[in-house]
Amino acid sequence: MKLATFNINGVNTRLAGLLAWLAESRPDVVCLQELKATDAQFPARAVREAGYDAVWKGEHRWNGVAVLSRIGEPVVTRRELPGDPGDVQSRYIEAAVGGVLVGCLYLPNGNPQPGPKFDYKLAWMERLNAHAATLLATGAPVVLAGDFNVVPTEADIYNSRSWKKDALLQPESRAAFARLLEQGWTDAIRERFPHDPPPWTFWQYFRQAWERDAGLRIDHLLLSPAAAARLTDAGVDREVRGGEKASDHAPVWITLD
DNA sequence: ATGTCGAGCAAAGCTCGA
Repeated sequence: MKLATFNINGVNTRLAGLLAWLAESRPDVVCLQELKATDAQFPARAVREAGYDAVWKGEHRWNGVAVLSRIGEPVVTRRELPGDPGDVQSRYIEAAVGGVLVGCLYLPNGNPQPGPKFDYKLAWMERLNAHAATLLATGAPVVLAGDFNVVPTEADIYNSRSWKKDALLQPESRAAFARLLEQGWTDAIRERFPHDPPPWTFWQYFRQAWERDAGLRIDHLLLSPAAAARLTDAGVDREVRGGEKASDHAPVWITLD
């Protein structure tokens, strides 16, 4: 099974690129983030014509997540992260597909920092960690995939100098992500690429970041032990970032035996 | 401090979020 995560940054704006990548890469399961579309605006027909069933949770203008599958309909198990009934942002959807439980997440960016957006990010991470622990406890093969908006270590960015105050690099963000990994999750890209630098997954639009290969690693696939035992490969489809009207993220994928 | 991108609102350029 090939499972990918891709922050598409506007599913309708980037639909042509998404369809081209699906045809080229042929992932079995895809987690999308930043749909920037309401439920009604999700391009269900185009996705279906590309051979994929889909479940999604949209939102007006911002956020939005989806799980696509060409190996059978995803069976939704959750449409929100537990722990805050007042949280109306569409950042989490979870579905069972192909014998794997897939949590598709778009973790809050948290900028500017400090401030309420950063507080929301840290609170969201606490909720994620609490829910992740319950998923691990099932013993099932689970994949948490998405845009975590966390640069886990200094090795996961081209140069942190101009990013020191960014929410993606703060000690609190990194500590929360480290605590998640310590539960027993395997960072698939790090497992496959143990030497520095790892492949980047995001290049901001500013200051010719792509042309300079000034990238960050913030899109992650975390595997429960039962899933990690089946990991055979992982990679980043970085050429997608160089396409026309590209998202600022590239797709990241794993294959499971 | 700055930079880029795209959508919404509403009729052009500002605002927001990233």
